[in-house]
Amino acid sequence: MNRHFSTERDHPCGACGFRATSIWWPVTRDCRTRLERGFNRRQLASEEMIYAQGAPGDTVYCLSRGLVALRSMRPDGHYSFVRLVRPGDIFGFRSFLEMQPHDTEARTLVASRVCVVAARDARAVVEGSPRVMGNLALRCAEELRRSRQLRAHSRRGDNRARLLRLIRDLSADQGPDPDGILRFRLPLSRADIAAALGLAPETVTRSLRRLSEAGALRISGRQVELPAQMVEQDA
Amino acid sequence: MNRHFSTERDHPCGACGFRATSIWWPVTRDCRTRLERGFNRRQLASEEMIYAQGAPGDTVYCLSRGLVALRSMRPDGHYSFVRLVRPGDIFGFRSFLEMQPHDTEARTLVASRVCVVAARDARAVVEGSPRVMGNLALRCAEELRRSRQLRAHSRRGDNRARLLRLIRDLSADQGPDPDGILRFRLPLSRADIAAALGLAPETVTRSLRRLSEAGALRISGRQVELPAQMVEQDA
DNA sequence: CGGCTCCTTGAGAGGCTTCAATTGACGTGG
DNA sequence: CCACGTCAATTGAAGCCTCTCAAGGAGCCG
Repeated sequence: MNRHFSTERDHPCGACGFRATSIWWPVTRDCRTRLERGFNRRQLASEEMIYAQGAPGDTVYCLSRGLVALRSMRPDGHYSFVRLVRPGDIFGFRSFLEMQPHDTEARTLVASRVCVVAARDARAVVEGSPRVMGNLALRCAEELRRSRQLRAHSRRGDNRARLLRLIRDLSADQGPDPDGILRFRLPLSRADIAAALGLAPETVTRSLRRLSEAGALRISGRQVELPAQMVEQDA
Repeated sequence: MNRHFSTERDHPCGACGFRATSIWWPVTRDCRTRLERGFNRRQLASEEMIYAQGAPGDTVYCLSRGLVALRSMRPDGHYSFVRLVRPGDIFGFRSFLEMQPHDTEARTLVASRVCVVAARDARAVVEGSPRVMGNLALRCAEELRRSRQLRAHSRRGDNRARLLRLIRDLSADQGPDPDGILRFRLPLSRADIAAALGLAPETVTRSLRRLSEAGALRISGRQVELPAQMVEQDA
């Protein structure tokens, strides 16, 4: 068994833009080989299902481009919006760590590209390269912090502010502003926004109209115009 | 360096009741020695501070008896209730993993006993015994799942039901029922309950009164009487 | 007993939800 | 080309819930 760690040049993530922050590093040469064979880059269209709720957790995913929504269905028919996955994020790992079926479903919001690692390979890599588990734990801890923050913010403070923050958040990945106004297409439906904020869709509509009347943004359908100074002020 | 793993007989957690689910296992003999030297069992009174928000994250804690509250203060003076730590749980680990100061404060709710491991020792153990990191990641993943569940439940469904569930949850550790009614002392103040549920303390009082009128429980101050059949029905 | 903290109760106001109906966009089929 | 179904988004009305502000108990300790 070759226990030498791979050098930067033969990083298992290859030319992926997020190799610098990859969790698959450093790994032994053996693991690198295994990963390169196991890696599977998939190009996905919009609204495509990556895994369903209840599906076996036999893969770890890394989003390299696009946007993915993690949603959790509930028996009463309602669903809650669990998490927005951005490029560079990994997902499906909770299920991998707990060795349980996915309790969320993952679906692309826009055309996306994901790297897929089979849990079998991931487990082998973790065995051979312990620091990978440390990376995974770190990601998990960060996600936990984020989840707690969301929970803390979910009640206090008015929903209008939270809504605006969410929209700004969604704009962060989009290109910069041409003439001082940031224009982009909202990747979430009103129902998604409502679920993410814990509101009713109608309330989202009404809140958006109030924000619009207050001059905080202009929105028509999914087309958003966000004044640039509004983006900076809350950094 | 002795790479042999310790046997069950010389478990680093000694006679602790939670050794069977300890994250410090399996470890090499060296690590075991280090842990046994590093372990520090502390007996704490009620309402005692374990660490403050902003304190350096230089320790990992394991609660072996009692109850601990993790709270997060906010600039506006309000605080939110982040998590309830039960016997067998570990805490302070997020800060350990991220190598960041604690962003919550930990305080005992009742007389408690905690095991303290210095981050320095914990890091050494993780180096020598990779599976410990796996255990830690697993705990983190479980905590993440719990946090998400709380978030999903935090809006939908009325608060009365959530309040009752919280109270039942708090009773779970207490002894069984003598005559069909479960009596115990509530470890949380109204303000804590309110923060945990994202409500105002007044609303908690009113909701409790309504629950009381509906016959779901009897409560006077912190003394609770919970009909036993109510405990079983929602399992 | 005063002072303290926690809990309770009251009243008014505002926000959110639900139900229900309407509008608009889009694709299908006559 | 237009009617139609479907789906998302919007609007309106009524009602409940919770919030805030404020004042009044209850228990505890010096």
